Amino acid sequence: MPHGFDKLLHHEPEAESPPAPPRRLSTQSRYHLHVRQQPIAARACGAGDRDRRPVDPPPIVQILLNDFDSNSQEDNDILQDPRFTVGCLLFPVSPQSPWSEPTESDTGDLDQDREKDREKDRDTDGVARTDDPFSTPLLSGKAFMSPFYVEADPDPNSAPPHPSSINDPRLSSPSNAYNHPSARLHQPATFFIFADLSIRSAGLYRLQFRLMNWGSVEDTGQSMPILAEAWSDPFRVYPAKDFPGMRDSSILAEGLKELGFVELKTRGHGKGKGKKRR
DNA sequence: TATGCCCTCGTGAACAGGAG
DNA sequence: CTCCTGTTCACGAGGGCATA
Repeated sequence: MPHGFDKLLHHEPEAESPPAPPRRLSTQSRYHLHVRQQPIAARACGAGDRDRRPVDPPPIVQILLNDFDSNSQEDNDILQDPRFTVGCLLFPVSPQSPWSEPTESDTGDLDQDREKDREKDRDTDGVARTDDPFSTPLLSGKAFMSPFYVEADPDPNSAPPHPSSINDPRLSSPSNAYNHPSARLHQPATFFIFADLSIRSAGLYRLQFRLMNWGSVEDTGQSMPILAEAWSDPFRVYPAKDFPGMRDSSILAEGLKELGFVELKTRGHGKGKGKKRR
């Protein structure tokens, strides 16, 4: 396991340890994470490994680059870098907490002061932490995913534009030609698809995604820096009886499966597996 | 009440048989 | 021989029940 992963998997509460490099978000990073497909619901799967109930729909995270230039070989190489990894952490949300409000999940830009307040809240709100080393982890399945690169976004209508460092509102306006879906039709994209995430207990949760590159560890021998972070919207995990059922797959999920991400299970539109017959 | 297990549904894959 | 169509099998997914 690369240096730094162990801290991410078993990291301690902030209050008990000084900020370690793996928890520091690089402020000069060009990288952004965008939660392309938000988790909406899940069925609690219990403590065992036999009963796996994946989060529905599977969260899909996309890398965005500041001032991305599709004509730049360097930028394209970055998107195709196989050493990127996105780790996923699960945090319970208390219904009374303002923390449950959806905030920066679309931008991935975290206000550090507010984040510190949240960390404090999480340590004092009495809600079980998924990263508590003395409790059973709530999240099971593949919490770390490798990148899945596609040369053309399978769902350009929902594709976010890459952020621009130029603060010209015209550039970010929907009428701008660059931001038009047709302009993003053949734009490459790198996704991290969490198709095998399941949660053991019912409740309200959010997922935190952290972008890392273990290539930087090989080069420096230091702990792994976090290049970007993003939060999912709050979603509910239902007890077996109350689970409303799986939703049909999105256009994006269908497209990614067709492009070769076979681990992604799709449902609806005449696809999906069924059951044994008598 | 939570959780593990069982049953059923529905589809894809594999295969066989017939038509051209 | 190839292609098309129908049938059968295997399996993952989802719902619901039994039990601790």
